[in-house]
Amino acid sequence: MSVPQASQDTASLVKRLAGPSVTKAGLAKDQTEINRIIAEASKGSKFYDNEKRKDKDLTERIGVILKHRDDLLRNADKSKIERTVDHMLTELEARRDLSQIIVHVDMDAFYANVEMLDNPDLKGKAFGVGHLHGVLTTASYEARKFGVRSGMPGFIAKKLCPDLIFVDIHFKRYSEMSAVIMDIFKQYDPNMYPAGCDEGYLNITEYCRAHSLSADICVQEMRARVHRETDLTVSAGIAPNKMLAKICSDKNKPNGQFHLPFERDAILSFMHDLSIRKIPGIGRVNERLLESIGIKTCGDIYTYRATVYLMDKYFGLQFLLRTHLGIASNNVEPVLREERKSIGAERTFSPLGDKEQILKKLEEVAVELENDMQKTGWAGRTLTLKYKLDTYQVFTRAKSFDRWISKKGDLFMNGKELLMHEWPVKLRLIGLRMTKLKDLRAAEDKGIKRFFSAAGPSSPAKRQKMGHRESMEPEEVLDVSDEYQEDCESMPGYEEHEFEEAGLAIEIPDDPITEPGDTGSSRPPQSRPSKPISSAAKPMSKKPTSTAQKPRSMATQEKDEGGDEGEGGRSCVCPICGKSMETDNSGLNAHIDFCLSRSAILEAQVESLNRQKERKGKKR
DNA sequence: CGGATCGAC
DNA sequence: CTATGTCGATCCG
Repeated sequence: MSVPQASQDTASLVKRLAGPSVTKAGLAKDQTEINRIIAEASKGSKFYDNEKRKDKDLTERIGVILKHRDDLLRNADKSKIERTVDHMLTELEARRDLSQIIVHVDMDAFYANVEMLDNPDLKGKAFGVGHLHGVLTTASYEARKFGVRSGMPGFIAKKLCPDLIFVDIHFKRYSEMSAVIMDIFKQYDPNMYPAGCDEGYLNITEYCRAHSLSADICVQEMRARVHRETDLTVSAGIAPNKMLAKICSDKNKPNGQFHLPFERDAILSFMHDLSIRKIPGIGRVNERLLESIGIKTCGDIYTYRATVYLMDKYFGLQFLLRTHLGIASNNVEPVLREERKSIGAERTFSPLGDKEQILKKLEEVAVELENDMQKTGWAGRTLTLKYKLDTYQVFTRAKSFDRWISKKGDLFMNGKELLMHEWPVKLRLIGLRMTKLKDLRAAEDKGIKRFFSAAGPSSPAKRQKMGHRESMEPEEVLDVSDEYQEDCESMPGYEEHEFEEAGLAIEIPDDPITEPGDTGSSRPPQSRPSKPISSAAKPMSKKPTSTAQKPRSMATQEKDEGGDEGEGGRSCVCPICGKSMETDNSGLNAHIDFCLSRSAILEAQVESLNRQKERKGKKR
């Protein structure tokens, strides 16, 4: 039975309004009082209304999930399930790896402390980096005592802390500092993984061995060096995997370090009382979803293991079991340039309804994106328009091309086309993003032929990245062969050619379950909303872009179908799977829809399979 | 694939 | 008055 009391609803809303980073380190005196002030300042705004709507949707989602849970539990043999889960836990436990020393380093209030370096008058003051009318990127520790947080709008922060000082952002300065500290970290692990400009993961196993150092001394030394060379402080967590190290770096923040014993029992008791919200990947939404089935701490995962087992598709059984045991990946390596997936730009402005003005914003964004792509050497094949209504609802619309795009004109024209399908709209944000990228800088090696020439496995030069076609002269990028264009436009399964090109066999298993056992198999929970779109969505645009959803060949087919066709059943052939059937128009359409989604899913699986192969090939 | 959601910094 | 920007992952149809 759910408890949909009004008081509970507003409680979750008030918490939501407090922002996503309330869990972070900060000496909040009285969080409920802070939350009250925030809710008070928010009331009546469009932002507030939107948050209220999202909160309501989530509450409904939870209702559906709980009902599903009750149904499942009624018919389940709980003890049997628990035995099964216990067995899984034993297997996970048997593969626990405590051999690697992983460190998560995290600069303390990075932007704020850099600003303090450059303006010592700020020392001891409550200040935020950002504008009164924008959003704060960082808050000094003095400001955090008032409940001021990163990501908080300036005017709310001002309400919480009336004497708050607003300091301008100097991103270039932070980047320079970032480079300095990263260089220091790299001396302890040349293969470190920088996660943003103020933190990173290191595997110091080898360094400690080579220098006969304990992990504690090594990390102390490293932190002292950062402090000596930059005057900035850094906190660190030492643990056998990335998840634990990350949680530990928060323990003695600021300017401290925490070493979790590399022993099973110590790790289990550490996890037992740990709030589920501390787990990387679990944010506000999943915290609420898990709380609804009784899970607040990682210890609760075991208590409710039967429920978690039954609700696997909502929460991810493997992920939660591993989390309960404190098991996670200990693989530390940098993200390679060629692994980049997207590049984009977006801008917020005071709400606009005028077409000319909005198009001007779109053009600015297009210019920004062009410059960015030019500077970093990328072109892309799919353009996604993102827009946020003045109600704060966000939508995306995408369009793919048969060539690589990067020029302002292409970005703007196609962005405009996507936007005009939605007209009229009143917007507060507009953005463009390119995906399906091509790395223009990987075009070094000559002597490589065009796609369709029967090339062997492509250049072994760069560390294998087979999903992308390598090496074309930049000039060639926009001049794509005719065969290829045809393929892209008319064949639903055209991607297969890419894979053949790369020398990969296409094998889709009958039962394509993602292979467990491998250490990377688990994922944070990712539950689906029960309702895709809220009822009061957007003020009715023209069409829901019906034909644009499907490949052109499909649209054509549909048209042909609709044209001359009686209602009675007759023999027809599905254009997707080739199956023939006796059905009427709507029956065929239903089958086509099924087939389309099925082929989309298969495509996704091919891509994912492809990615797996890439990963295997990449491992040194 | 396109669209929506969630999460991290 | 006033609520970011950029990216990756995942799920669904």
